Amino acid sequence: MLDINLIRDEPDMVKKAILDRGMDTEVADVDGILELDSRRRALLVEVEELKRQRNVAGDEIAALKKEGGDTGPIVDRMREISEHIKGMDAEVREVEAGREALMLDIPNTPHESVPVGPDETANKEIRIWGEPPRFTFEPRPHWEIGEALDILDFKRGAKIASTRFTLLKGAAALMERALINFMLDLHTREHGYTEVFPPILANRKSFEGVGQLPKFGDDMYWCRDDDLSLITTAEVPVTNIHRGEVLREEELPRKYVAYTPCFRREAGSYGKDVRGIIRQHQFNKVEMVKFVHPDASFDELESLTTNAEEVLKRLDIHYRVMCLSTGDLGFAASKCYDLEVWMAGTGEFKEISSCSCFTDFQARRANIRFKPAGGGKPRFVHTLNGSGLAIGRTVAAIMESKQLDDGRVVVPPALQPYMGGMTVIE
RNA sequence: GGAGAGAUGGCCGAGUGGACGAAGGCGCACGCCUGGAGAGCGUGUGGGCGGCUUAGCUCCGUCCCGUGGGUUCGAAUCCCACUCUCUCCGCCA
Repeated sequence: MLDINLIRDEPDMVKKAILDRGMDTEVADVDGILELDSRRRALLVEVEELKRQRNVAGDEIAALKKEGGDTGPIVDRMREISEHIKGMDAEVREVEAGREALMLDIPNTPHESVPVGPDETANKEIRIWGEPPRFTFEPRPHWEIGEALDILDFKRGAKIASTRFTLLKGAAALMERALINFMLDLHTREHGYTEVFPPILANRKSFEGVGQLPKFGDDMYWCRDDDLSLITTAEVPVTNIHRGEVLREEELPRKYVAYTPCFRREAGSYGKDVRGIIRQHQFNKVEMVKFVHPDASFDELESLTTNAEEVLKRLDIHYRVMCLSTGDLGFAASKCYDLEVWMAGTGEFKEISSCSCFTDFQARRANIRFKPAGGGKPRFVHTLNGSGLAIGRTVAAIMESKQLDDGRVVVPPALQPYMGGMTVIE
């Protein structure tokens, strides 16, 4: 959620940000907000004056009673005023709710360094690392390799659950587990993150806090009886660790890393990535989340991205870093880098990590603040998160990049200690 | 799942429907005292919204005692619902 003061003071800037994102200002209704906002303030002035009168009268009544005076007339008058207040309070609530509802549709404003463009075609390549592996044979996609090695079982995954669920067997299951441990170790031991293992179900407030609700409700698996949903990403529970809290400035930045399974209905992506393990309803992910000082947030985005990249470097997999354009940027993000990994089997780059800076957009919604060390009012922290990395896609990338002509797959050296010394999957 | 107890400021803890943003204590900050520290004394010590003014964060108003409703001229206090915590019983990896 944006700061209402920003919308009041610089409505044109906010509107431009909406248009740059390719959104409609009918949907993101800045003028509507301004109108409701000024109505709200006018009502407040009026009703607060009435409340003041009520408070004064309260004292008078108390004093009169003590002296045994007649409170009848003043009580009658206040009865009327109280009725009036009740009505106006309801009106204020209504106007306020309307304003809030509209404000939830206003996206974050992109950082000035974000390329302006309509969609992903305007994304800008920031850097590229390594080179695509060269093969003396026609490289195969991971689903063919995995089925041939009998380590990816799509049929049985579908039998147990449904399509987009895969049964991992043997070396694939082991590699999945190894990657989780490898990434957690890297980020905790070398990058200074604190490991957490959060609840995998979260409540409505937690989803609202990070901006997943109301927008992405269709993509979530709800447990209706309990009003809980399976998490779509660890961002949800981890960012909400500090919901409603006031941190001390000295505690910033706070850096967490979590492994969790993630669950997405993938509504509306029928026909996309139907083969393989790229797009699953259930997948594993190691996620980094930071709570930082507002002055540091964009530097923190750079280091967060670097932390995610380090995983791919150590696995020796070719990738590039893209800065998302305004048209491709997530609703709550001010700036976002995607790490795209080279899928040797299909010859394309595939998103494997998304590192975003949300400025105070999430913190305002989730009410996460810090107390300035020098005193003064609490301020909103800035939040960031990034995958470090998506596990299943990493498995797929390794299988495709490290495949041999005989169908075997070489285990990257960094991963071998985590796989009991296994060097080749065969 | 059953029975009970509870939720008040950074923490502990009091609070007969009008004196309560809230006693008292602890903590913290500043000042006095001290060679220095401690003790002692004094002062201060939450947040949201709005207004004024315009940038002073001083002033004024309003709201906040788990959350949301209700009763009342007036609610921390009475009523209802919900959430959470604790204890006991049952079940369970």
